[in-house]
Amino acid sequence: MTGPSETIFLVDDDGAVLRAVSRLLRSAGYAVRGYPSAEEFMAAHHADTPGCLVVDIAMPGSTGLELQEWLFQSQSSLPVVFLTGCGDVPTTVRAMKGGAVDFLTKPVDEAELLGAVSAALQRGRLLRNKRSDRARVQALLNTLTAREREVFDHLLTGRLNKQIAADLGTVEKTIKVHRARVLRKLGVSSIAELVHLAERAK
Amino acid sequence: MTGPSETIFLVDDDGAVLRAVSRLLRSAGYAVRGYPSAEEFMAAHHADTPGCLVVDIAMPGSTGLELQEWLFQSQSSLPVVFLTGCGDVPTTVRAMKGGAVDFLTKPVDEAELLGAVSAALQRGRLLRNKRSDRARVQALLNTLTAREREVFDHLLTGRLNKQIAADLGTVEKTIKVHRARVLRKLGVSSIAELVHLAERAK
DNA sequence: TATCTCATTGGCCCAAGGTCCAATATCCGG
DNA sequence: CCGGATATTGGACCTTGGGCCAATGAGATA
Repeated sequence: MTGPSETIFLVDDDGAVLRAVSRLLRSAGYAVRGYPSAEEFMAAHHADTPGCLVVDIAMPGSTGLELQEWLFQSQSSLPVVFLTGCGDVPTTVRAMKGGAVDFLTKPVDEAELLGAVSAALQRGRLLRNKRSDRARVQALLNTLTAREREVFDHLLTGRLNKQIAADLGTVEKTIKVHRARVLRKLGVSSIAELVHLAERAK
Repeated sequence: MTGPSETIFLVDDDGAVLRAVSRLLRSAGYAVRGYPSAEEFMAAHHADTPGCLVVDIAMPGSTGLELQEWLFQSQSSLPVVFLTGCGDVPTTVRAMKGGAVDFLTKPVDEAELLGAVSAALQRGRLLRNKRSDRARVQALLNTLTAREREVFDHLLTGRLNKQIAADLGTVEKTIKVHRARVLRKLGVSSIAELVHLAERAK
């Protein structure tokens, strides 16, 4: 169920919490890495790392919310579970609006934490799958020349070669050639597949 | 900006709050209807009503969370803003996970409430637009006979008439006729448009 | 029973797409 | 200046799709 190198990143300024939660998650079979501050985590994090983040809200230096915002800006795909001792309603709302998977309060129920982590990992998998699929399609589209890309766009709207030729100020025969190249480069053999491919790109 | 009959539904067991918030929203130009209990609101509500719901969490009878769950079960498109005096973190998390637009605490800042209501109304508009569009497409698809629907599905995957005929155990000519009927019934003139139409249905 | 819908099939013709061939012109980097 | 990539165009040939007319058979319904 767990991916090859999924890691739970744990950020908490309280060393005792860090050790306790870390031990709990490890005993559940997860790979865990702990950080005593948001800064140290940020220095080590890369955007496409598989796993999830479990983070305290109130910390010296960057807070959990700031870390969440930083992940968003970094286009990271790492889902966030908040774990805090002193949560208030406005903070909870901000965290959840910001896309947090869950917002738990200490002392945390063991099953609750494991459930949240499991959900976060699952969400991360889906997100990474979607992203990598999209990246593959984008890479394919980037192999098209500018002209082929124009033809591609017209094909998506269902226009005939003749019409595309008129739009682009050339003749049908030329479009026919571009069309064939577009289909071959993108590895599809019908307009239906072409449209489905385009859907995956956005 | 505000739709023709958008209404803000206000549910709070405290008559004073009901009157005060109601006056505030009305003075901002909104149409408001107040209910002293979730039950009375539920009795009057229909799933496609345009507007949004502003509801207290703690009430005698059904609570705000129960009302939110009821709206979900009813497939209502009404976005929810919670407004409460005694919110705790777990409740906030449940509400936000349940799709709430916002979760505000009394005494509420006027601008905050107006902002949340505006966001909720906007979300409701998008949701209703999406739903009605989907319903239109579904209605179109329902005009297809069972056989036409089969051909439709195969067309979406980009198969040739000849191949579809083999799959369905008939000859190409028959598929050709079905294909033409499908395109005409759905009001499209190309496979690309057909695929786009199908995308809108789900 | 008569009518209607639906699925089926045929023929015919034309339009459009797919695939070979080859050729010319431009532009860009080595 | 030359080779490579790109855009362009032409021809020939075959396949596929679209429209039109006509017809049959099954099943449901009035």
